[in-house]
Amino acid sequence: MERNLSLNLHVLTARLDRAADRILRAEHGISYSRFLALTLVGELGASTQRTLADYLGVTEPSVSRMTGVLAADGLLDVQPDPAGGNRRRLSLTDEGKRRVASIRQEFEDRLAAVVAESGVPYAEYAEHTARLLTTFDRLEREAGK
Amino acid sequence: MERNLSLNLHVLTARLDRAADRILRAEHGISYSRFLALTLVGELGASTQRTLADYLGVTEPSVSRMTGVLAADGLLDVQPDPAGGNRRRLSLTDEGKRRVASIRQEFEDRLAAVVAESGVPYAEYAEHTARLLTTFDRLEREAGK
DNA sequence: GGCGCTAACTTAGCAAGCTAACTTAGCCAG
DNA sequence: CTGGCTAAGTTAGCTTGCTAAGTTAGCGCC
Repeated sequence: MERNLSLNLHVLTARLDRAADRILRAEHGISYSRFLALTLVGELGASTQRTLADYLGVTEPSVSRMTGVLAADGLLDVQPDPAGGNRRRLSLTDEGKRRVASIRQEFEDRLAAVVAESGVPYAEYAEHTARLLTTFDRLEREAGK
Repeated sequence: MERNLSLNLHVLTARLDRAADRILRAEHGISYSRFLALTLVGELGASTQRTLADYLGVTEPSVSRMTGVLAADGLLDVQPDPAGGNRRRLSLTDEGKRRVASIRQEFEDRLAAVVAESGVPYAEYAEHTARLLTTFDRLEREAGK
């Protein structure tokens, strides 16, 4: 097996995630996973654990544990949904908002710098990646998952 | 935050890995991680744990544990390197070879089908991904990490 | 020939993903 | 109005990443 696409994607992403995690822990005292969760709640409006799991691409138990930790750390507010159902309403605490705001732009700039350095056209690569994700989601849904 | 590149890469890869893992477990009784390790030993000639860790993009302790499990399962042969040093010589057992051979082509075909379905040009995307990986590796090495 | 150096590997413990199975809440059909 | 269904969330236990720290083997220099 030469180093094919699936392996390269796997390794590239693993390294990006690990680097992101190292930087965030060292400079901001938070893991990459938790940062992503807070960001999605704050800026994409992930308002229930189910929705957040979909946005992150992980399962409900994973989110369940993480929201517990984030709530205990005082970054996330988790409340029963007043509209009823068994849902939780997620929102950032003031401390959570402060954290996310202080990190986001600087962090994204660092990734863009790597892409620029590589000579890969950012917009095109981003669009291809987005398209693969959309297609893969659709195929999985059609397959009944 | 819109769904930017780093998040899309993270989620796309997580889903590909999970799908690969599900398929391999259900149809072949092996995890994706272990399949990758066996494949790299068998076909790229990863002959020590250090080399295998580099190919996989993970750390030595992770490989150390995995080679132990694979050896216990009778798929991998782990021996002290007769050439001396503290190295281990890795090689597939007959059972390990049989396993890898029966899986590889069918599995790669499935991924190629997803890419084709999405309309993303495979060769170009693969090349961009490879280039990003190379650049990122270089930047990390230069940074002293 | 022993001291320190480096490289490869192991051990221990933590983080965060997963699946399986369970609980809780609302909804609807008889 | 109850018994079953579905959706959301939780709990338990496994896998496989990680870092930090320790071990083992050869190598070089005095």
